[in-house]
Amino acid sequence: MSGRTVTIAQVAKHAGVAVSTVSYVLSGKRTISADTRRRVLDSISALGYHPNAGARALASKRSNVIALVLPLRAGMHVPVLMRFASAVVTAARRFDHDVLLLTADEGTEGIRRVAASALVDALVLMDVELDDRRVPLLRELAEPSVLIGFPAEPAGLTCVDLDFAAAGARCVEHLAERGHEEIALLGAPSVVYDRGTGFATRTRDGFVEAVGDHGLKGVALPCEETFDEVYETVRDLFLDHPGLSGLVVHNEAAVSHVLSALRQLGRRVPHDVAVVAICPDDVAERAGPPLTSVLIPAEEVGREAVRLVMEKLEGRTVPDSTLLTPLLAVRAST
Amino acid sequence: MSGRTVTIAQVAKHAGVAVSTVSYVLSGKRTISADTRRRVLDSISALGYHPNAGARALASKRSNVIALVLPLRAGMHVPVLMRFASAVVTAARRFDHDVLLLTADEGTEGIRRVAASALVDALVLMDVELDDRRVPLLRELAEPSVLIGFPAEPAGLTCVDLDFAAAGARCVEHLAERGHEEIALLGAPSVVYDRGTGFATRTRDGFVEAVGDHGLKGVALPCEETFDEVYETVRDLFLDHPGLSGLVVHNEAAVSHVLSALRQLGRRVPHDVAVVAICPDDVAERAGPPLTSVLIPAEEVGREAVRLVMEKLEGRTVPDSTLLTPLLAVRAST
DNA sequence: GCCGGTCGTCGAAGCGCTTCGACACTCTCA
DNA sequence: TGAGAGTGTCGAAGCGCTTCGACGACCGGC
Repeated sequence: MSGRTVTIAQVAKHAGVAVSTVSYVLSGKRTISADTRRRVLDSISALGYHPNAGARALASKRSNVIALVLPLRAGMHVPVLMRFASAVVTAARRFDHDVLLLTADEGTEGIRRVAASALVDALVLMDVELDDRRVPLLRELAEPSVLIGFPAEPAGLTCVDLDFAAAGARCVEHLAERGHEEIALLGAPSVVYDRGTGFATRTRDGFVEAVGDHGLKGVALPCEETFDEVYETVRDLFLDHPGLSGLVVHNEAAVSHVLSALRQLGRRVPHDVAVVAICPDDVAERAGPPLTSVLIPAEEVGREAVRLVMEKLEGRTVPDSTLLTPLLAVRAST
Repeated sequence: MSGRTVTIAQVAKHAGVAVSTVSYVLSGKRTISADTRRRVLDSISALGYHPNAGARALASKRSNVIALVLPLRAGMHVPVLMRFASAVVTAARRFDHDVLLLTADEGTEGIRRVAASALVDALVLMDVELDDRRVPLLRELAEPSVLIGFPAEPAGLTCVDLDFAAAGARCVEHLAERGHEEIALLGAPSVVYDRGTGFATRTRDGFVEAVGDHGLKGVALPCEETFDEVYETVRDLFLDHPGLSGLVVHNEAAVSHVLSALRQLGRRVPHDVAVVAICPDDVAERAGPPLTSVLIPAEEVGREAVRLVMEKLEGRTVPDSTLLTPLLAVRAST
């Protein structure tokens, strides 16, 4: 089709118009007659023209690329991350943007680099910690950014996340409706709480508050991720709380271990103990038995983050904080 | 530090040299006196200069970005993917390149777009299928590419992967050494075999051949990923093969279900049945009991893919096929 | 003391695109 | 009928960088 890289000049020549006319056809920034437009578009597809990204970025000061900063760190819910990433890429494409992948271990320097070099127009950061080194940098950057998750001091930033407090509360509410009076939350590994990652803490707080509101007895524990540790945690839990009949699990890696442990301890789900998970749908569905769960709406969060960052790129103001309402899907475990 | 975007001209002025001199200091393509170099570098850091990526790409015809094409499709081993992605990003940075993330569901059009627009210099594709639509496109592209995985017809392409046939064989060998005479392979869900994904098939072939070589009895089955299906598969397996004492599991999502099923069937690991997994280390370590496993060397594969693609960018020729030797780590399950 | 050969630096010509101002038309309405 | 207001298109000026050819300055060898 092409003899190595077609330029806008060749398109213009082929269509018998000026270079600028082709550019305006593509951008729609000036009115072009229907006839001219058609000729130009025909030439574009006849020649197989694709605008050179570098030239476009240089002239327009827009690269049409956004950065996605992922944690890729121990203790993370990796499959969830992947879904976020996927959602962000898909959503970005709808706004005609591509996604540059940065790992957090490049640290703030990577962010500064891609921003200062105009490689990206905007940033989306995932797995933000309560006290995140990247946050001060974002404030001083000219490029708009959106965080997935909440730092301790979110003023002046744009943050999106599942409303984890509501998710914790929703699980409690569900168990209360089912008549359970003594329940427990098995959460993230303790290192995640120590690091001050928001979502774990917020789920716990929501859980604890809802337990009070419903007049239940409840306990919240961190939960490691090896089978043996999970087994011990679950065993001890029932030793300490013999009346326990409901369990909320907010730890994707531990979910199947918890179920195995219950089986081994001779506690049937849902007959002896009801289990609600906060995890991606596919994990809940694959479990035995399939789990009632609050799904983590990765796609929705990713899409929303991109929408917000695009709004900001357009210069519009957006809400500082967007919390997505948790949805509970009832399955065989409660 | 800066009053909005520093250009090379400002650096040149600050250092009292020509623009081209600054460029040569940065690229090292011409000799520069130590003294001049120092002054230029000082000015660069004093002004906080970062070269504009678009301008650089336009002038040099190199964007210093490589595309990473991920599957993000049902039935994939997502955490493994993430490690590949992470490894690719880290390795690319060492070559001073960034990584643009493409999802396979954009299809060939996305690949064509980023290549034709010179957004990327090269491509790394993951999870290549035996009959992959993207492969013909890669052959006609001017940009170099490397595949992680093997298509049916790899001639003229550069492919990297774990040697899954050897991995399957290695597991058999290990079980044979331990004195097991009748063993089974639980593999990927049948949809993965149907799709013709190479790694599943190659593991199975390696397994089957090694079973013959060692004079064992062996059977290879696909394995779905819900607990109930896994349970049935495992139960029926032992009904059909009462003498079975060794199991190879090549399905990350099913690993913990298999162990639960064995527990429920009253078969102790490793006493009654030995289990070897082909999966990432952390999954094997977290299982109960920790599993002897052939690890999937995601980091190494990713690093190697990047190294190869950089070699090709430099115009050097590289081997068509790179197979990484599997390593078996013995843990408590055999 | 002159010639050829580095060495270190400079100026200028692009790279392919967007965008601004200009200009030739065609309408509209006083 | 002519001023004013659009329309549709063009040419040219950059955007910030790399790279090519040129050119002094300095070197050693004869």
